[in-house]
Amino acid sequence: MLKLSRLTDYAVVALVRLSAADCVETSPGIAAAIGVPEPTVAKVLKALAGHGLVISSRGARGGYRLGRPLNEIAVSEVIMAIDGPIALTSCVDGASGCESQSLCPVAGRWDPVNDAIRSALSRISLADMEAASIPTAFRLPVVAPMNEVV
Amino acid sequence: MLKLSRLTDYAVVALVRLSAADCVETSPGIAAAIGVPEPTVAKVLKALAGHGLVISSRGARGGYRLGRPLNEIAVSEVIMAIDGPIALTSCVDGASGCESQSLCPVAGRWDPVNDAIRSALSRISLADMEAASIPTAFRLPVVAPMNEVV
DNA sequence: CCAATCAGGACCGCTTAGGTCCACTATCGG
DNA sequence: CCGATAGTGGACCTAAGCGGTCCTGATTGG
Repeated sequence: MLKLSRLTDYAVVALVRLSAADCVETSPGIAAAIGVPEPTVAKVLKALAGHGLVISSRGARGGYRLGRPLNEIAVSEVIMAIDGPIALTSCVDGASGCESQSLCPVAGRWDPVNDAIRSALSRISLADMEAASIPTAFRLPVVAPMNEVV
Repeated sequence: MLKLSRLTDYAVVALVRLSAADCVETSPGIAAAIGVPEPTVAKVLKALAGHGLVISSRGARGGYRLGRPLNEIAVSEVIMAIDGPIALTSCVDGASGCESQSLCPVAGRWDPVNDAIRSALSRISLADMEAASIPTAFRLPVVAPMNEVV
């Protein structure tokens, strides 16, 4: 249904939480704070750390802290850290895996769609999500090149 | 991974195909043309017909034809017809289903993200996808409000 | 009346995400 | 120097959703 994984949602919550308490916090601590099972949170934080979105400190008194301010973290980055690359169809990543390549008249044509989504997502930061007031400035100009639906 | 279903891909292919031969075509015919098993194509076409993207004629000599020209069909419409509403998180549709509602600092904050995606997708028509030449005009201005990644 | 064709279900197997657990390593504090 | 604490990396299992198939109507043209 074109929906992203729940893990990504957790990631956003964790990051926002980490921003609120701007100091080192342990994964059990974060888990308790956001009401998500600890092992799951740990997995999410690992992924985020791997992409530099959070900085990890090992050993006793270790934990995680934010890699950079919320307003410098794009939603797209979080999604890619957790869910992997943003590509709507398997045609894109798998490339020549599509057996009906010859018949398929739109082979590779999803690219513009992917780009549009990537672009849209990279223009929204976690700070925007935190601040309920929607970045109306970010809402696309709405040129409506066709009879808008949605 | 933020990817849409293969069925949606089939739908696009079928619609483009249906546009090429602009006359009534049967589902077995389309299936053969695009190299996809017939029952699956039938299912897709049913969904499309339900949303008015294709017009169906029953009985002998019946079949499907395009509901309106390709350039008036937004990708978002096809996705919604096949995959259901575009909502990134279950928080959005399920609404109050989120148990950690009180703890969740970003409850409902995915809305702007959803809107951005919906908007981006509704601005790309099937005609755009057909015409390989990407509607660069549609590519968002790329203002890069933050350190772009993606 | 018969054949062709869509409509709308029920059904099923497979993939994969979500979640859990374990052994390992690194660091701090005493 | 030793042990407690915390992240790292991996294997693993379960359950839900998707992709795919099939069957029984309803409808229309010849």
